[in-house]
Amino acid sequence: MNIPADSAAVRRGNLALVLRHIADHGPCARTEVAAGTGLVHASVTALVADLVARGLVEEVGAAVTGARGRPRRLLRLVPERVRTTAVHVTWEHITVMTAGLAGSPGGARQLAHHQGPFGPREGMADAIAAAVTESVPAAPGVHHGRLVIAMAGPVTDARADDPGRGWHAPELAALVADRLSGQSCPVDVVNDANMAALAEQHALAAAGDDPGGTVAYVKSDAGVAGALIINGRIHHGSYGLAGELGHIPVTLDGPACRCGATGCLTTYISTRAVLDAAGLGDLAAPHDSGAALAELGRRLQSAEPRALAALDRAGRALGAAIQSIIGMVDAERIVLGGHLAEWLPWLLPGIKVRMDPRRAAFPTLPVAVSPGVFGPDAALHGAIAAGRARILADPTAVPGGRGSGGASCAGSAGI
Amino acid sequence: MNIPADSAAVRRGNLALVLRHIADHGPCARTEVAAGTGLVHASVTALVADLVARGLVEEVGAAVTGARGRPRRLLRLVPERVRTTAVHVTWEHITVMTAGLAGSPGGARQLAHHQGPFGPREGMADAIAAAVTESVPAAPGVHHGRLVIAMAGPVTDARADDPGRGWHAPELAALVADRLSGQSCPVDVVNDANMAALAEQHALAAAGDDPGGTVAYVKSDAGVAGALIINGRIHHGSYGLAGELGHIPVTLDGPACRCGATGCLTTYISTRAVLDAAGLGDLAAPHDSGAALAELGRRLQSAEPRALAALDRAGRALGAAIQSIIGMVDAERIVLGGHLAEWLPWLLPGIKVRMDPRRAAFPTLPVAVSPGVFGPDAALHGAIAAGRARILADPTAVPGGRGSGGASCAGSAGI
DNA sequence: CCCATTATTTTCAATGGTTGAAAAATTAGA
DNA sequence: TCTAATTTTTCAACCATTGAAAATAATGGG
Repeated sequence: MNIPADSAAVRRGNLALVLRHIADHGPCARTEVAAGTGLVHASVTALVADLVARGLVEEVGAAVTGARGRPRRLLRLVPERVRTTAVHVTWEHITVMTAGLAGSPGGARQLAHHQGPFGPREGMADAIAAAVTESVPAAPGVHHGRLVIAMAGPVTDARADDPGRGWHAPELAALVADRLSGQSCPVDVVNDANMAALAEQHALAAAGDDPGGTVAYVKSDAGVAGALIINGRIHHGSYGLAGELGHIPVTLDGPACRCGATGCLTTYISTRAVLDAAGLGDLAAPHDSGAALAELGRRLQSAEPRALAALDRAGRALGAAIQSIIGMVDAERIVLGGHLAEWLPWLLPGIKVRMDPRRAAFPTLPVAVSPGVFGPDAALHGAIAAGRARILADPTAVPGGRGSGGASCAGSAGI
Repeated sequence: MNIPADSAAVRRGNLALVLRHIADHGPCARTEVAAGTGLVHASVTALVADLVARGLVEEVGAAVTGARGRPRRLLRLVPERVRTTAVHVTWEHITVMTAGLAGSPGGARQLAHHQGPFGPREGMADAIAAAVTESVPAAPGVHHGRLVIAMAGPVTDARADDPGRGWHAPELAALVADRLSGQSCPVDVVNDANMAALAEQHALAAAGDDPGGTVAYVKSDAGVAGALIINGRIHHGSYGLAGELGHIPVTLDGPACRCGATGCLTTYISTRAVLDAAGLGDLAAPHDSGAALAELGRRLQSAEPRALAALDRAGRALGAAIQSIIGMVDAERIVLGGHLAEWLPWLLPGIKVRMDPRRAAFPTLPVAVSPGVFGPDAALHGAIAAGRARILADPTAVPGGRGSGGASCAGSAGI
């Protein structure tokens, strides 16, 4: 910590502690909150009163236990008090999704945009703001928690020496925030693969399948990307480029990559590389490989040798990359997204070629490779989860209690 | 955070804030501490009084500024109040080093031990405790801050399902703590490569060369190992094996490794692999390759082709590994330790073969590869730094103030 | 030599937070 | 109706930071 702590910080932390307990453990009484958090009954009373004043928590009625004593009054999260808006910007579409704090987002609205993949910042900000204002109506009593914008492509952080590639998060966030005059709220600009990884990690945790402290995510659809989650938080790296493992080398003398190097992972597991290896490169149009992918799926089902060989080749490269991930960051769970999730049955033999020898050396290390459960909407779900986590981590951002009432509306970038 | 915050936590955090400022910015007055930390003058007065009561800070006299006004009374860290002891356990030796808080450790005392590399825990604990009690005399008024034991080999954390390999940190820490009856203090058991990385990162920061948030360390001497430092802290991974990158694959079809896989980094950059490739494998005795290494150094100086080729081969593999590190965790600084530091001039061409194409794609990313400044004592210096950081992060562990006075003496493992 | 000025440090009441014990509330069972 | 049991609230106490005022200790000028 670099800033001094005071009683307000204590209050903030304990409010978050109580709110998270209520969110995680369903409707529960104050006593259970006290037992679960380590706080004393008196403190829980005061903290819950604060959360109720902010509209984040409400009493749902008395529990009918049949036991003696004063009945416990159950507390519940008010899901619709705070609304998180997620935006996914791909090369061709802007998709908007909103959700309350309940964790079950509604449907997504998709709009076409005509900005280039790295087009002018102002044009992109216009398009995003228009999509948001169109899709998210203002409602009374609803606090707009956060607008999380997931970009397909590198997102760099607040550095003076911009690498020139990718989106400058603070800049784009500020541009969009300016254009949301009516419903101003904090704006985050993040990478979509990071958000997809977050979604998958939350899904694993929600399913009771503890993903552990370090989770790696690899996906291949429009491009190859990945993300690293360490202790439940995304690892950004020095330039916000962590997890961009499309161009990690998996062999010393491999095919030439468009990036100039050789043997990049992209040259093995990208959609184009797999289609080419399967002899289906001709079927894929520049921006629509749907037909070719469908044909690949059919040939895999019918065990066509060339299709199988293409996925074996990809699997071996992916296995090497996974082995690097495990050795480097000691992840105990690798989640595959995009087409890799669909292809997993055919990739696994190739992956095992790499992983089994290591497993023989460290027999009891339970590293699991699993397919992601989300489809193309993974990034949206992850962005919703990120916004929700922000509110749960600092309830004082919602007005109504004694503390500060949601003032900061500037764009920020750190999730 | 999972435990509630109270006024004691506020006090702890602000004490650490003040102490760190005094430690980092040399002798300075209370006003400067207030300006640097964001605390108010009144708070600084109270906090400094607490630190003085604990013996961690003292007034060094008035500053002779010649300016008008009440003269500032300079505060200084008391270096000898807290003593950190570091132990490095290699396959053959136990080395002990102690240091105060000043940052300039004294000489190291080395003892031979006759435990196997993964010998019985009790025997190793006996040897370590004996070395410590022999090397570190008790002194009045000196608080033993922490005993940090850096083990050459994998160190696993508190998990029920022990992988069987490596040292179980809590167990060994408890065993050693039990044997230090006279001078009980908290014991940490950590991996030596992690500590070496920490030492190098501290050295870079101390030299004014900001290493950034993510630093990777790779070394090769008795074995190939590495470490990852994220935001100044060691990344352990799910099983405490992060950074063990001796067995990450750098190519799809490489030489067979003793671990059972093929193409591991070890098969390219280990001391034995380099000596073999240079045609010097016969000179190396099983446990002493000193003569062979000296001969390799001579041949490199005289540009003997086979020696140069061996290091080019190693450099290319190392470049691929570095490229993987950069792509995966986005480190902006790679530090090479062990023999790699000595060999760097001859490794660099091979490394550049891998890194330059990527640099062409991301021209302004300033990723630096640099040799470590520490020799074999790197782990000891890092362990000292880790112990020092612990005290600076929680001064209430030192008795004397109002808060708790250094009670917990059990073994722990998390650095 | 004395006094105004200036800058640092300390003191002190006020505020806000958690805590522990006691009191109040509310129901089941005798 | 009364007692026991359990949850919730109230209240005095304590501790930490804060802001303003007071104390401290030098310099520079008359």
